[in-house]
Amino acid sequence: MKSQSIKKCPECGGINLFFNKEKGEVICKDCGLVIEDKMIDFGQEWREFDPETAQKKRRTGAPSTYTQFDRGLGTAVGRKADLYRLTNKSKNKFFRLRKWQSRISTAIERNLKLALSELKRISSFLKLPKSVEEEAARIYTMAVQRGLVRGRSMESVVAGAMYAACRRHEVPRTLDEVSEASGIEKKEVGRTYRFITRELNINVLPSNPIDYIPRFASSLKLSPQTQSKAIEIVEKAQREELTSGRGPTGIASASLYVAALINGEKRTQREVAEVGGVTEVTIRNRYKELIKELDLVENIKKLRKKATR
DNA sequence: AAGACGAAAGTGGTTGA
DNA sequence: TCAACAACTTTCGTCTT
Repeated sequence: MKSQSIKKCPECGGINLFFNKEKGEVICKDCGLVIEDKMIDFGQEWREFDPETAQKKRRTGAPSTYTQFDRGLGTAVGRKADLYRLTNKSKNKFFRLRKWQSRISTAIERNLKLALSELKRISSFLKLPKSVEEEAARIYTMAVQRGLVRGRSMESVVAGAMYAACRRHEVPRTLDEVSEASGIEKKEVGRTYRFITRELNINVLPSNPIDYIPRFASSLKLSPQTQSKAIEIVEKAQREELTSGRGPTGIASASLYVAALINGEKRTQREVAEVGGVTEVTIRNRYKELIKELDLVENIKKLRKKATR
């Protein structure tokens, strides 16, 4: 379960901070800013209470990470300087090992290096937290090991992994956004995403409209009150089973539209549709269902009249 | 003039035979 | 593998503010 602190995001003033204990990050769900990302890099990963545990836990080196192609734990078969101690037999063995090492390197590792730099580019373009980037790297590495890249471009698999990682970490970016960041067509991203999640048996929860709300709300410059109103509406809609089978972005957008209306912070359907990555028509359809089922009709009408006066 | 609304036809993906 | 289907989009005309 996520725990939220009382602090505000220095970048956008958003209140939706997400604290990831494992990675020691504080992420703003509104703008994606990673506020405290350095805890691992500069600090220890453990706490020392007494000299005994300190002895056990202390080690050297950077934390193991998937965003380095070899998880930051690379080995290389030794250099020639060591050779003079070896017999002829072991010399042969040594050379064989060297040969294989370099073959493996060129095939898989070079690909990984390339892919990971691409992944980093996309991740920073989308302002994603480090933990999501790591996840994407992990997924991509698995995909490579299973030979799932064959017949697909490396870039599209990276994009698919990225999208999957976002979903799993509940910091969803839409297919459109991933598509824009990666330069891969939306269809293609979706296709590889489905493919790799199926092949790797990655269970991805159906994305929750609520996860989109803070981000949409902040790009529409809506107040926190409106934001929580929108969340309230989504929850209500979910209870009425209005949400199943519908695109989560449509629901999120429509709820925001209604919430903004109620709180007198009206945005046009156009604007909301824009940030939600859906069309006005979809907003209208969802919006119609929402006010019908959630007996908000009266409220809305009253508010309309008030607003015009 | 811009926004809201709704009808109709088209698109891409899922499902079930 | 194909057809039916639901959700969503595009486009366009009409009404409202």
